[in-house]
Amino acid sequence: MSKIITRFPPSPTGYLHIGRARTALFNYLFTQNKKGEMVFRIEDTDKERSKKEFEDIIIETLSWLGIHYDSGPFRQSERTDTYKTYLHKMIESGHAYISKETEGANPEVVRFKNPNKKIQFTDLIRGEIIFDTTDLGDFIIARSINDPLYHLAVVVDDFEMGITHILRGEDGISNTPRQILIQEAIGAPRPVYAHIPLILAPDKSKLSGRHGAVSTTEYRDKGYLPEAIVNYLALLGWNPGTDQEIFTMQELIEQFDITKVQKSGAMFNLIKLNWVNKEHLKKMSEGDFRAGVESRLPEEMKTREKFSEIFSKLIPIIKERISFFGEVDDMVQTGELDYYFSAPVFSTDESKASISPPEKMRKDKIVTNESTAKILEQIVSTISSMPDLDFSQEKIKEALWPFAEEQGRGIVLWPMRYSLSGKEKSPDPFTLASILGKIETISRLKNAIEAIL
RNA sequence: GGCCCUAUCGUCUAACGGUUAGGACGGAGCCUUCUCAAGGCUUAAAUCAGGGUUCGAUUCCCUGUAGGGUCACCA
Repeated sequence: MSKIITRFPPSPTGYLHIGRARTALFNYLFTQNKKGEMVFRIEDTDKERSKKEFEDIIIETLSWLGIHYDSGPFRQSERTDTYKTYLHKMIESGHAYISKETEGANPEVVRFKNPNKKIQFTDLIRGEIIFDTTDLGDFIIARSINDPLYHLAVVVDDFEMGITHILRGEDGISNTPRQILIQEAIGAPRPVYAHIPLILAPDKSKLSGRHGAVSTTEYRDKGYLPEAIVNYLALLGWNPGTDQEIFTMQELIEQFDITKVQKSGAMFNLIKLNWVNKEHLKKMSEGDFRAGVESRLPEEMKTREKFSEIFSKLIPIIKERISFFGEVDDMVQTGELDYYFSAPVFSTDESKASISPPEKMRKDKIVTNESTAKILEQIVSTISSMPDLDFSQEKIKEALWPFAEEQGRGIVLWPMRYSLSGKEKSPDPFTLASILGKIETISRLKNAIEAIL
């Protein structure tokens, strides 16, 4: 069996669309699984819309995703001589002809002499597909003898580059008969086709710009992990037939089977992507996770006193709260991290009142500012007697738990937590205290006592 | 509209022609130290419709319906 050669041929007219990223991924997985090679080709025959900067971004994005190619990039814009040769041959052999036009930009174009036959081909995913090419007419394959169009360029390149398998989006199905016709005209062997279903937007139409983030770089910028994007994209339209959902690239390569790819389109679901990303976050090394979070923090925060000490203790808390690094931005914006670095200020009556536990936690107890202050004083005295070196979440809990049980958990835990954080939602008070340290904890508790009296 | 593709829980999907139609995400409920998060347990939720073929259709065939793709001197 000869070597499998695939290709990924984007046109550099925009960022790498998430759907094209998946097509690239499927090509990569298929190729690696079969120990073949993948050709990377830039389809820039449209000089108007093609831009070098987009080419660079596409290359960079593929690399970020971990999708590697074995040869290229080849640019169609640099291969016009080759296309010209084929064009001449086709005209000589009667497979194409120069046609005078009354409409369009060019007065003379090259048209393909359509034999008007039925074309049947096998699709690895869909089975037999048959078209009557009569409907196509004598379609145009070049603007002029020097200026080839997509279909001609693709077929010539795929032939010359020895492409054996073409895996592309489902929107390429209707291009296939026309390309097969050209293949037959130039004597090229027919590659094996597999048309991958489209990625759908929530309204079930083809995913496009108006549906939000479609460029792969947007996900990178939001702090999604490339391995999670790859994992999620692979699952969109394919699965190994087992219950496994979290994969490394290597596992995907080993298990990928193009014939098990779904026939119907798959809706892009951000919620599930978030879950997949979180699963990959859990698998990250401590150091990598730390760096990922830190890159999202404002410089101002990093210059705070005892930043790295506190930040280190914050890592597990942040880890269980985010699905992707971009959510750290939200934590920063909503002030969810501020209270670790600076004490809450209880200046208004409202914030003072919030130190006392809410009604529903009081059970039958009457709670007043004075009684809450007493509770807080008791906490201060218990904590004060603890050895400095043992100020861990477990030890603090151990020391205070009997008191909390005795008084009613909410009666003790709420004011303690609120005094330390100034927030109605936060990690538990023992964790908070252990992060802040003994001195700061006592200081904040005393501050709260003062505020409510 | 022509041509082509497709059709299982809300979503992603599993099921040699024989299963109580399975899993995951999300939802709901409960539990787990006060709140939040995380975690655990439980639960609701689907074979587009109608005809065939068959002892037996999610599965095979036909029709309908619905959705999508494509119909450029774009790729």
